[in-house]
Amino acid sequence: MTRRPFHRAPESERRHDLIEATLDCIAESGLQGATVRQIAIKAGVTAGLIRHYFSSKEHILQEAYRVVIARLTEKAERVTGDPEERLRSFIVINLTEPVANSRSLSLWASFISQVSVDPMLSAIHREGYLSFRNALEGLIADFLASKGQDASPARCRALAIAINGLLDGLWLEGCLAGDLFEERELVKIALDSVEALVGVPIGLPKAME
Amino acid sequence: MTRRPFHRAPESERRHDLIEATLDCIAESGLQGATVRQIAIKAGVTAGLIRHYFSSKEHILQEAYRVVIARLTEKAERVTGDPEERLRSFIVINLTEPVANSRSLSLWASFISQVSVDPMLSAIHREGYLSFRNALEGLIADFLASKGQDASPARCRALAIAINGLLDGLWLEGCLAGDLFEERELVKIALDSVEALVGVPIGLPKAME
DNA sequence: GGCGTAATTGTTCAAGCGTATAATAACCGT
DNA sequence: ACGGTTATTATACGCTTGAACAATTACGCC
Repeated sequence: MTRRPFHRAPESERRHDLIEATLDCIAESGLQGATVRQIAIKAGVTAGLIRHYFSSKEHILQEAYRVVIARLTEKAERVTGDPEERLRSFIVINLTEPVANSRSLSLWASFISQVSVDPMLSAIHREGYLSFRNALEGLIADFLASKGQDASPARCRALAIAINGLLDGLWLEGCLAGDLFEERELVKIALDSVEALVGVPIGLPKAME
Repeated sequence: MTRRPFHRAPESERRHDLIEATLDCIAESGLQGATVRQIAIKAGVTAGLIRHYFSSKEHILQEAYRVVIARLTEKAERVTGDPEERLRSFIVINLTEPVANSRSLSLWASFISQVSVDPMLSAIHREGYLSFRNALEGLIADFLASKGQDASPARCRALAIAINGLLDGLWLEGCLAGDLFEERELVKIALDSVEALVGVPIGLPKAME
C-alpha cells in the first residue's frame, strides 16, 4: 500500500481543475456520471478533497453551471466594430465552435433539465438568459438605428425574442446533428434569416466573402 | 406484516402506467430521480415488477423517450386544412399547450443530455427529429406552391431549417420562462417571423382574429 | 373446479453513493 | 529550524441503487 503523493496546488487552480473535471464527467456521462468519486479521479485527487473546496455536491454543480453559462455567452457579449459587424459577429460566434458543439449542448441540457428542480440553478439560468437577450436587443437597436430604421423598443423587443429563438434553435440543431448540415450552412441560413426578419441586408462576414 | 394486495393489470395498461410513472419521476426530479424504486412507488407497484416488463432500467428509459418524442410531434404532424392553415396550425400547436410547457422541456432536456451518451437514445432522437423537419418541409413546399412562390427543394430545405430552428428556440424560451412573455406573444412573434422569412402573409389563426 | 402459467410481491446482494472524520504532509511566518 | 496551519489523503459509515431470486397469488384453459 503505497500512499498517493501529496501535491499542493493554489486554491484558484484547484477549484478550477475540480470544476473542469466536473464538466468532463457531465459531458461524458451526464449528471448521474458526475459523482464525487468520478470527479476526483478525473481531477487526479481523492474524493475527500472536493468537500474541502465545496460545501456539498450541489454546490460544485452550481459553480459548474455558472462556468457553462459564462462560456456560452462571454464571447458573444464582447463583439466589437460598427453595429452591423457586431450583430453579424454575434450570430457567427453563437453558431460556430467553441460555442456550438455537442459537448456544449450536453452540458447545457444536463443543467437545463434540473432548472425546474433546483431553484438555485433556476436563478443562475435566468440571470444568464436575460443578460444574453438584453445584449442581443442592444445590438439590434444599434443596428436598426445605424440603418435609419424603426428602432422602437417594442420592435426591438420582438426582434430580439425572434432572433434569440432562431439562434437558440439553430445552435441546438447544429449541436445535435452537425453532420446533417454542410460546412457553415447554419451560419448562412441564420444571416439570411436575420436579414429577412429585420428587412435590411447585413452582408457576409469576412470569412465567407 | 400485511402483504400488499395483488392487482393484475393487462400488459399494455401496465406498461403504459410504468412509462407514465417514469416520466413523472423525470419531470419532478430529473433522470437521477427516476430510480426503479421511485418509479414503482409512483406506479403503485413494487420494484421487482419493472424488471418483468423491461429488461433493464435503460430499456424503460428508452421506451419513455419514444413516448416523449411522440407527444411532442404527433399533434403537429396531423394538421389539416389548406396549405396556409396547415402551416399556421403547425406553428401554433408547437408553441402552445400541451407541447409547450415546463414539464415537456424538463423531459426533453433530460433525454437530450443523454443523447450523446447512449447510442440507442441517439437513434431514437434522430428519427424523431428528421420526421419532424420533413413534415415541416412538406408544409412549406405546399404553402409556397399554393402561393405561386418559388418552391425549389433548396429553398424549402433552407426555410425548413430556419423555421424549425425558430420554432425550437421559441418553444425553449416559452417553456423556460413563460412568465417573461405576454399571453400568445410568442405565437404572434413566430407567425410574424415566418411571414418575413417566406415573404408571404400567413394571416392570423382563428383564435386571434 | 382444479391446475399450470405468468404476473406480482417481498427479500436479498454487491456495488456505489454523499458525507464525515482522522491521519498525514506540505507550506508559511517567525 | 521549527511549530502551527491547512491542504490532502485515506478510511469508515449509513444509505440507496439496479439487479437477481424465491415466494405468492391471480387468471385462463381443459
